[in-house]
Amino acid sequence: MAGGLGICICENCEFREVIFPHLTDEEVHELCANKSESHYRKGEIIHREGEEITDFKYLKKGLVKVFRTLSDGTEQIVTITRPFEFISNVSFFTRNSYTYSISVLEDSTICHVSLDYMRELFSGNANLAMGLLARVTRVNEGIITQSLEIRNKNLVGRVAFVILFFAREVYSSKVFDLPVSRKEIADFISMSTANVIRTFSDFKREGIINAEGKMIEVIDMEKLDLLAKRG
Amino acid sequence: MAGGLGICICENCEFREVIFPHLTDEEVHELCANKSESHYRKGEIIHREGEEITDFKYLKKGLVKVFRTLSDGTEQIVTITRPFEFISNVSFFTRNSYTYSISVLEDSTICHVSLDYMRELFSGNANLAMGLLARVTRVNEGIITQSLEIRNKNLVGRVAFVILFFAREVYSSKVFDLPVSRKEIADFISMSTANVIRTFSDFKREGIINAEGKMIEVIDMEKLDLLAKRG
DNA sequence: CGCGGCTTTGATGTTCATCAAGTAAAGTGG
DNA sequence: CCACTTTACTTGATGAACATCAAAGCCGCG
Repeated sequence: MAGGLGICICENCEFREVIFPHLTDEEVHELCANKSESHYRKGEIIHREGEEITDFKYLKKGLVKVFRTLSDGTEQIVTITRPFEFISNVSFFTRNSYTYSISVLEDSTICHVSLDYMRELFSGNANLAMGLLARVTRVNEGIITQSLEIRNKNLVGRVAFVILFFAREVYSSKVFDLPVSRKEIADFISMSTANVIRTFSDFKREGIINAEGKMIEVIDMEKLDLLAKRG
Repeated sequence: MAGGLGICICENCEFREVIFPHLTDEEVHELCANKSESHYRKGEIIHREGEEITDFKYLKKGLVKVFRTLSDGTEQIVTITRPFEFISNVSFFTRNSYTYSISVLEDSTICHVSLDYMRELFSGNANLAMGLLARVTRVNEGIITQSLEIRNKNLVGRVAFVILFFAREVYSSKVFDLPVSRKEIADFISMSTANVIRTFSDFKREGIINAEGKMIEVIDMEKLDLLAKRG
């Protein structure tokens, strides 16, 4: 990770409206003095579960995975998060240590503000707190529904779901490079790596997708949709 | 459902500290004038997914299940909620309609306050908003972790998990009456009804539990724990 | 008392994890 | 830059786990 400089350009930050819609220019200026920005590279760990929460963090650019490590050492992926979302969302304000670990899937930029300052900021601004409440709730609701969806599908449906997740929600494109390994997909949908790979091969053989290493191309979106809904 | 009278006794309500720890006596008095209390019987539906959110609701007494109905008409249980929690928690402040349905497992008392009044209350009280934020986050975090736990276990582990859930978190007793049918347990842990029943029978045969209809008695807690962790 | 829904158990086939063995790709040190 | 090591990927074969179907008993309710 490369250190943050904290240059105060938040007034013009394109994410200001998304994250802090209720702050005045003056308040944003003050916030800026207390924030810093960090860059992380693919593979780096932002924080581990159990570590003390010191900062409010949100993802400005990139892609990260939220995961937890099970007692047998394997990883379970909670969700994959795109920009504009807090990445400490699940634990924020509730605990003093993170519930889940976060690692970087694509080079990312994180903005962070000390928790103490955030608390102070919130104490004087109910609108800000309510806005955050709404956002946190929505993020959590998304994670819950995603988990229920996954639980409800069989192997084929889960793999179709993941491909559609990347094509629609992450990349908005039929062609994209997978930011995760086959094993990570398995960790995400709670299936074995071998069977995830087998299903990719099946989809390829049936002309539903094209796949060369990390490159994925969705050929038959309708079929994939059907498989995701059926399974 | 039996209608609410709204008698103003909130000042002495044993749940005041739990739900509204940051309100003064005066504020609670005003809140009271805007709240009402409803009683629901086992089997009644408090609200259905898709219905407009009009009230902030929390569970004062009883037991409810949060669920969603899938496209094929079957139910998937999101979680089972005990008193002191908001029951509209997942959707609150985010959407104008409920994401999940809620029905009553044991005769329940719900306190509800109009959403408009709640919003007003929050606008002027950042501490209240922050307190709610913390609570909502914690509830959601619990649901997420629960779902991940379930996904991670096999049939035996999931059934053991559910029995322990009721014994420890709901009833704090080794002997209790199941508030749900075998089918509902299946809907909760995403397994078939027949296999849930079969597993109950296995546990009974192995002397891990005793089960007569709805009555469940945990005999070997350690064994059950082991099965829940293994699977 | 009869109907429908819940419960139970057995039998059967499908789905899935696991093991194994081999190939490809990607990092590592000389 | 190449040899080496490790990690990711791929496919087949096998057995375990699970859903589904079917039949029968049970219970509550109109």
